[in-house]
Amino acid sequence: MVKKKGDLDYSNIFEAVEFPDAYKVSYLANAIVFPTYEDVRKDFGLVRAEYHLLLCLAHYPELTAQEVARITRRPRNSISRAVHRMLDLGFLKRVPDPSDARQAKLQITKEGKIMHKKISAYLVEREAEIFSILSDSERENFRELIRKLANFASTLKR
Amino acid sequence: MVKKKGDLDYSNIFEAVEFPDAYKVSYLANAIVFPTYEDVRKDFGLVRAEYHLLLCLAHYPELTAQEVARITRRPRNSISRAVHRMLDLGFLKRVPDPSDARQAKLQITKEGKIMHKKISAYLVEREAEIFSILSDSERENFRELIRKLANFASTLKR
DNA sequence: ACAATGTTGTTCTATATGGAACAATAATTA
DNA sequence: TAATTATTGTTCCATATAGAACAACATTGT
Repeated sequence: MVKKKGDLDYSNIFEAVEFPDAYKVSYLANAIVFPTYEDVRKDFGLVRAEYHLLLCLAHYPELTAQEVARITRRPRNSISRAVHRMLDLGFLKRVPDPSDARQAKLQITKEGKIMHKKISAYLVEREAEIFSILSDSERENFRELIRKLANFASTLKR
Repeated sequence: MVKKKGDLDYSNIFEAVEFPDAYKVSYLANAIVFPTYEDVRKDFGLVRAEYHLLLCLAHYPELTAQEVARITRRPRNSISRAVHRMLDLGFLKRVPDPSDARQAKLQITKEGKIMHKKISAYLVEREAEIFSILSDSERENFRELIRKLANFASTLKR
């Protein structure tokens, strides 16, 4: 039996690696989340930080740039750049904070909401595709576990 | 009761977002995996693709650059760059494939193995820290579910 | 009140990264 | 065999990204 190309089982490493769970979380993110950012960039013209702004401000009535940075764990300067672009694009508006002249409150505009809806629909579909291999009970199970992990991760220092 | 800074519950978005499971996988990866790449870069001087080469070749006796690209889902050119650096650093060796002059088989060196051990130990510790919030049975549970998801993801076209 | 320290948002700069095009080789098809 | 197509590894180039330093303002402590 001759070894042909393609015979290599690329998923062997999933079990061989020294930190199999963390590796698979990483792999899943690399396989799914990152390409999604790419798609959002190609299809909607928004880079990661820009999309993150949209996402955050679609769910909070107003946030400072700093708060968005904390929520998404992106560096402040990435968010700062993204804010300017989103203002130019008309997806966000910014109002100075009278109680603190350093910061400004950001809000999503109507156009921003429309864009957010479009991107969300796309990502909801993507999510459904990914989790389609799990049964309903497995999915419920996974939901609970990933919730615990994400909540724990959110408490870790940055 | 006055609203103070820090009152904002940043984890609200975990449930508010339209694709809560995918978002949390993404968040977990951003909170844990990405900083890990950063640490590996700072502490060991290897960028992501370089570390991925080490990881793959610590678990397969020999691989082509293309195979590493497929296993890790990184672009070929990133791997190509990384290969040269790893050869220079003495962590890899490369032998031409007599049966196909286009490609070359990569192998890890003794020095590479030592470096891999150091990085692995670090990541094993990191993994333990992250998953410490789960009970043994929860962890076993999660392991099974993430395995299914990762295996499924590995079958998706790139 | 004043100094020291912290915070916010910004610009500058360096670098990691991915897409596209390319040459060399292999595989496939006529 | 000849011609077309695919694959591998590479270089070039454009861009996303993060760190560092900075100015403006706020907070804290003496």
